[in-house]
Amino acid sequence: MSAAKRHRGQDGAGRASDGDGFVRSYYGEAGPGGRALMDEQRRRLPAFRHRLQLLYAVETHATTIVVGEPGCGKSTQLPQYLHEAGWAAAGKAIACTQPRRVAAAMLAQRVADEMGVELGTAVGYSVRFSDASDAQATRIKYLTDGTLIRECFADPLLSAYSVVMVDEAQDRSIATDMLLALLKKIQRKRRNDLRVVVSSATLDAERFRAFFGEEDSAIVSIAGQLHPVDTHYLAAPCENYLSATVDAVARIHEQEPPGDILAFLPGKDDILAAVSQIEEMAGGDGRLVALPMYAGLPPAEQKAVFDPAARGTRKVVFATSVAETSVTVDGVLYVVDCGLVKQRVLDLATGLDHLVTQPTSKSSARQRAGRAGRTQPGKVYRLYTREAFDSQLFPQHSTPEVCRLPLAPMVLACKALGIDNLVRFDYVQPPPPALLAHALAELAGLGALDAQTGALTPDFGLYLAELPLDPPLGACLLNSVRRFACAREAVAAVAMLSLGESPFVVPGGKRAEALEDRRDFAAQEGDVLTAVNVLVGYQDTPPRARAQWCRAHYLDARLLDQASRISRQLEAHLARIGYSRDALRSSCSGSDASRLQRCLASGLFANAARRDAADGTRYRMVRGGSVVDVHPSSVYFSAETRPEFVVFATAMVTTRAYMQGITAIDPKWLTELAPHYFSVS
DNA sequence: GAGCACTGC
Repeated sequence: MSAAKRHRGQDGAGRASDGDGFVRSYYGEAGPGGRALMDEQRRRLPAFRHRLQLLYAVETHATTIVVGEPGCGKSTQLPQYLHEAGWAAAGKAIACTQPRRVAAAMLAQRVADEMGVELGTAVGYSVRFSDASDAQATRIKYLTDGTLIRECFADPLLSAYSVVMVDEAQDRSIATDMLLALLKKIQRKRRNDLRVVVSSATLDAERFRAFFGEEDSAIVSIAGQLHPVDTHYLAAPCENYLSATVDAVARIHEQEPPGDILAFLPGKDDILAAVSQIEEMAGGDGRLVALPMYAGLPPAEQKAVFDPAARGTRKVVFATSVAETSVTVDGVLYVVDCGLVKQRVLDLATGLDHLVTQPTSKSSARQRAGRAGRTQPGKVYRLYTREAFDSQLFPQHSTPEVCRLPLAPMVLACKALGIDNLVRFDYVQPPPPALLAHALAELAGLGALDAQTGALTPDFGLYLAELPLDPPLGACLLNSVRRFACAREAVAAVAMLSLGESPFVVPGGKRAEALEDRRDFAAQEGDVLTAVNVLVGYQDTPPRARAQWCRAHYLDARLLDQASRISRQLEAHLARIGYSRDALRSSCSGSDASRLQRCLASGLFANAARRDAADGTRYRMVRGGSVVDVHPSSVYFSAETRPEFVVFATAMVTTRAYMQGITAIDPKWLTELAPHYFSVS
């Protein structure tokens, strides 16, 4: 074994930190016979037939766009072809980015197996909290696109790489789009030797080619491995997509040959309703087993969808759009697609995020249909009419994230990389100017940008860009060190808030006990101080006893472990910025909780709300006046009295505008902390 | 009075 530093932690805790355990060898310890079998399998992949064509395109063009369906082998084979052709000689490496961490780790493991090397040596990966790569030894490196953007901070020309392959570019996440734009800029400015490979689903190829320039790019299509999928439409629009979905599933079960069913629904509520309706309908004869699948489902329950159905039974999985790309259920022969998806969209008028249910794109519908043809010819039942699908009701592509989400994190990262003019930046697709303006105003309000020049403030904005946090939370953290002497609590607070979900679990049947236990942690100052109490309690418990401690207190151990890791990573960042040890140890524990509250208000002031005078339960935003309600997960939901003024971490409009991560504040602080934002009245 | 699509540094 070489001296490669395998699986080293990045969080400064001095121990291996890739405790996720999501990397497993596909082939185990392959003997010589195993290698031969693997080579044979490699040659059977559709990508192999295009090997020379791909290498020629990369040789002769700055950018190659590779189009291929899932399973064609592009993600595992192309980096190996490039490696075999010598692109990783001369000390350079080949990078392959993925939108998701698990995919990066799994692909690296698979390619390491195929090449017969140990993961973390010639083949490695690097994602948040888990770095199994070696600066000297690693020749093929899988990363998340966010990680590669971070690498640009230290190495703006990505001089460590000869080729960067951006996989799953059709994802059109902010990170993917931003990375593509950066790569083009790097190529044009200073590195005409850098090769870019963009790997995409069919329909987007021309957009990427247009972006990189017709003359400098080539498209290579890899014919797919998918089987034909027979598409059925409704003759007339359905009244109710939920009952139509359940009916379609029941009819398939009665009339069609054996084979599992995957049914797409927009959200958790629909999914749970569908599961219970099928259970009632099936009458417990066990011949049709219904399972839920959505991202928020606990991992143990998620695993159930991967178990093959027992003999003589058929499995139906009701899933959100996670099952479109992130999660693959094997053995599906029938897909039922209601044609709807939930998407987050920022409403610029109120500044609130909305979760809207809307028709899928045509690309998504095709992607969903393809899930039925992975192992043999399948069928898809679309619960809308052919005419509707052909109409503009179903857009060609989904709206990319840069056109619908808050852009402050992207703007901050661009500024840190020296891209000053975000309006004229060469985007894959330009965001609406108002969305950009909103982000610039937010960052200026936090003090990250100079309000006049728009430049990153050297002693604040630059640090904010370094932190792996949303800008308002990053601002809380920096201010805790610089102004409020409560770094310890602020680290815990922002780590818990950046989880984005409540650590409290409510087990069915023990609801009352769980809610009662929650009171032990509840702080009258609100959800964030409550979350701090929880994380401190977790960290004060010896590691060996933590699982039991979490069970006893109805807490999600996985989330708290995650928060612990985030807090260690944040401490490492703060130390690197150069804050003194004493400043990082500062605490308001036991003395003055209001320091932490003020600190939170210093980053979240734009999310200030006041209890409505007429309706004593609801709130209104201090700026703008939008009505916001206390989310049922908040400690204030069941409280007898609610504070008059609060700041919240997030608000999402679903059936109502619900705020989460609420902290009581004194209104005086708002004008003190953000005089530019609030006028005194 | 009653609930969040999906990612990532």
